[in-house]
Amino acid sequence: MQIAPALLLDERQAEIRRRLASSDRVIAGDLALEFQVSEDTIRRDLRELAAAGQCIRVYGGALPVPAPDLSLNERYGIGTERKRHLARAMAAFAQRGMTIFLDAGSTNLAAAHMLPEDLDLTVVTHAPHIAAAVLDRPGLRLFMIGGKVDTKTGAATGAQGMRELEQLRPDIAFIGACAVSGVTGVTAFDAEDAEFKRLLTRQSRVSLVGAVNEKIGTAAPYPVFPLSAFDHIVIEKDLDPAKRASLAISPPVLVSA
Amino acid sequence: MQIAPALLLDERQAEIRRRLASSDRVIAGDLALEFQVSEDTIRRDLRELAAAGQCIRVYGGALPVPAPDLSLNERYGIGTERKRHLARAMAAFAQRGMTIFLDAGSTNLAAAHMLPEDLDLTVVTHAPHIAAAVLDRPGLRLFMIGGKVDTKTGAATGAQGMRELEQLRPDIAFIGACAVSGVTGVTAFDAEDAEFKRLLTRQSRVSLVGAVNEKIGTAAPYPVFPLSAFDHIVIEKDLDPAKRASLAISPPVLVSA
DNA sequence: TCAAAACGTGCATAAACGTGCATAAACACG
DNA sequence: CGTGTTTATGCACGTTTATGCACGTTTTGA
Repeated sequence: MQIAPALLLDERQAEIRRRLASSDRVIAGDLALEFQVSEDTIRRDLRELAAAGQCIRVYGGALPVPAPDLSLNERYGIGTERKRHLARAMAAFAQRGMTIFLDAGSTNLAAAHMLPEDLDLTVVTHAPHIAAAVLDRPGLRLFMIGGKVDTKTGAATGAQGMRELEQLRPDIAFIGACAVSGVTGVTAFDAEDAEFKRLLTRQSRVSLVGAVNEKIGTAAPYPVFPLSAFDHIVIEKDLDPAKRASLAISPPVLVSA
Repeated sequence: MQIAPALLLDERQAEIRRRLASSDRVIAGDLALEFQVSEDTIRRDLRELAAAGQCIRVYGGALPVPAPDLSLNERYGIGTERKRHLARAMAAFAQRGMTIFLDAGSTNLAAAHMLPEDLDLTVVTHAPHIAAAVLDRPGLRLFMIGGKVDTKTGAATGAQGMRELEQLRPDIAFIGACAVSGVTGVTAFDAEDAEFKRLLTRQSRVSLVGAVNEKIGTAAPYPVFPLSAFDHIVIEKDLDPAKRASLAISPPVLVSA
């Protein structure tokens, strides 16, 4: 071990994150050489960053997480079979006449396709992709929250959107979780987005978080609320038992078929 | 093996995918030369991409997957070739730094796809379908007008939308015309929609109406403004001369290529 | 029909990888 | 201060992965 490790662990990881943001890739060997540490250490760093969703691990180094690349799955809207199952379980919470807020995210986009059209529902959203999907369902009423739309989250999370949300009290909100963990609770990749989700949770009579397996046990930089703050957590049936236990959840958990 | 592999595997495959999207084929030998790897490696890449349905393997290289079927195209508003031409002519009005309002309608949806991404443009719209299209264009900023979304028009034309529009002064507005005639001017199928278009025309520094041939010489129940109220009318080149004369237009007419 | 080009497969190799373990610094507590 | 614990790191080991090469097969086009 070096007597003077030029950079502390967090500094090193922060620097790696910075490089991933500016350049297109990072190579393990180069970083090891530059930071004067072994490649093992760099690999550990990259593994941790990847686990936190901060980069994508590839052979030889790591790539930045493709930020706005969600458009492909969203474009075809339907989502995976698993996501549809989860969305169906979430949609089962809809009752006649309700006003339902759909937060941004691919899971909620799938939910937009699953909401029944014969229950006189009103859907509120601040995400154009979801609004467009709702418009294609003739039986649903749509109310759009406006404002500056953030490209990363694909939703109007700014001041105007928050102001408009304050005028509403949805019967139920489907909160989109970027990451879910028993320790950190629900977390988001964007500060404004996290703040919006907090307000949304407070404004709604009932709050519901749906999360596919991949999101369980992961964390993102910006905390929304601990799990206990939500009324329902909907997860997939075949979630790893260890992970499921790790949630240590107080709110009721619904397991999708 | 190279001591310094210029590109990581994933980058290489991503680049191949990019080329398949822009050009209409890739050649194994060329790629090998360019990426400084053996043809075997390229062939392996192409095989993997083909297995993932990302390309079609052919002798000598690979082809992009055939264009998604028509229903998808319509869904995402690529529109017909003619409509794209018209939209391109409209998009040519965009200048660096402008704020552009896109009214609802399929022609403006096509315009959303045609706006250049390198001009620092801000797009404002009250139509979720158009907003979703703009979100898929990384170079465009998006501002969403909210409110109750009317199912028929697919846009927020109500009181709240109007109120939000009053706070804006777009540099140029692309007005969607349901029908255009020299006698009745621009007309719409919906009263609220017509009122919104009137306000939009007044609020904008420059107003532009684009209309495909089918709409010329027709009328809808609710008048917006006579043609003289608009700054530009964009029509197709091959419009019937009689119809074109019938417009008796005062504003400049641009004919799309 | 025939030769050249492209192809697939099996194999070899070196780089990159993960895991388990050892060490030493940092820390937490009494 | 001492002692046990945690943490970050490096090293050794076996495994996996990406790649190039050799060799036989298939496709293409003249």
